[in-house]
Amino acid sequence: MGAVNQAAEMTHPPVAPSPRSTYRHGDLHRALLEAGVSLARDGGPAAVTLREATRRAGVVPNAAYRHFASHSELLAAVRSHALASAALSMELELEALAPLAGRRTKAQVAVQARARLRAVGMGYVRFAVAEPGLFRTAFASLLPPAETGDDPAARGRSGLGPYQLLAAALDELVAAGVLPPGRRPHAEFVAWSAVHGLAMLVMDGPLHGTPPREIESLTEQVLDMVDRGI
Amino acid sequence: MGAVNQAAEMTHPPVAPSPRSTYRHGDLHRALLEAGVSLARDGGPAAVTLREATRRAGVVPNAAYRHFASHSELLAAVRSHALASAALSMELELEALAPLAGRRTKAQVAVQARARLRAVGMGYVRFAVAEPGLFRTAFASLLPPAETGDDPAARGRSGLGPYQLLAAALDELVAAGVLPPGRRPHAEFVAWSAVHGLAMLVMDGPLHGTPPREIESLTEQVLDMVDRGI
DNA sequence: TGTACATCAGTGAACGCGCGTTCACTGATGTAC
DNA sequence: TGTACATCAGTGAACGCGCGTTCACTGATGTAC
Repeated sequence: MGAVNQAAEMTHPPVAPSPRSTYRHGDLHRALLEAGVSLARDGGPAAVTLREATRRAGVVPNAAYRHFASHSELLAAVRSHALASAALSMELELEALAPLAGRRTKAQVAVQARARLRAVGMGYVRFAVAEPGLFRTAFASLLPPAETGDDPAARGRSGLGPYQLLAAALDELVAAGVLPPGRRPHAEFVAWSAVHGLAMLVMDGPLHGTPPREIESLTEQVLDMVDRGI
Repeated sequence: MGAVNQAAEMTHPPVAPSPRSTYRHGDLHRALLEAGVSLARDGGPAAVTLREATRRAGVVPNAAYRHFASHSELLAAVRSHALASAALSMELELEALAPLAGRRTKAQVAVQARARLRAVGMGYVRFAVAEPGLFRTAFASLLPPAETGDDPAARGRSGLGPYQLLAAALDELVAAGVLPPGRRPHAEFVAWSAVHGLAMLVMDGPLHGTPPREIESLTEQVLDMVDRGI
């Protein structure tokens, strides 16, 4: 969980919103993006407004137009950041997996491939729990793979976005002989459905406010279902 | 699908939005509710505004306050209707199942119970496909079971809401000896996750615009996963 | 059976809200000579 | 090395938008006598 929070932070230190001494702001583009991310974190995509972002950056509303062509361009930039955070959360779960040392048997490879799919799903749900506002911003309108792939800012450390991480895990599952190639087509949608639905139930639904331990075990239950049923 | 569209219609014929001859409207409460449902159908919950509803009812904006205490009360009424429509869609799938005639073996009962869970899931997804706006209104903020149960207008013909229909299907699965009682707790959330996630993918996600035939088969795939994995 | 009156559904006008966006401007910065 | 000047980041004021909501009103309806 700590890892997830870390994943959601900006790479750079925040620009101070305190009164400027200089006429020029210095890095308003970044300040607006960071304000936007902060707004998204607290209130989801609807909370990301140009006026509030400029307010937080200590600047007049229309100053934003020197750096973003429109409100939706700022929102898109914030969404890319949120997608990258989601990817990072998934990558952290993958990295936490004990790597296979030396030679590995076919059975070991199969176990590892299944664990990696679980890790991807776990990273997705944990991100939703830790950062519901950013999660909603990233996935409110679930982007088609192509659009996600466009923006390099929307990817994690590995250079892959959330969708690509899932697809890669499923490919590994086929390579490891766990998932029959005939069941590979559309498998990402099947797996994605399960974890996305759970995320929604936890954020907006009857599971809202459920203690972390229970959510964790419920997530395991859902991942069991995916593991057995995909 | 035709059954689903039927399920989404109002029980009563619509009140004409044409210019009134009488001073009194006649049934403004109903007219506002129907306008609200129509708005939700086209644009989801955000499109349900008091001003537009009164506009469509051919009445001045504040006239709505004779019938609804506030905007959110109208929205709640519309949401109840949307929930009832969803329940109806699920019930229609259940009714389409061939009933077991006469004596039934244990194996037959098990098959039937599994078919009923599938029907519930299928009704849920088909409703999302046929009526995305109403689906979003019903489930945008997934209501806790207690809140759903409160309002009799939020239920289907059977007197059960969507959540209760799912719970009942799972109970039958246990009674039929298919689902071990130890796995019953939280099973509704596991199953719900899968179909809700798929619905989102279809409405807002990469599956938007996918031909109905493919969505149908993808739904079967997800229901297979639930069947095998729950 | 007719008349006086209370009820209350719908009117008309106005509020303040926060939003995105446009306009003409100003003044610090950095470059060209 | 100093000066003139172009650039362009941020200012100030204003726009129209649609929203929910409040106020004092009016006039058709239905009830009490």
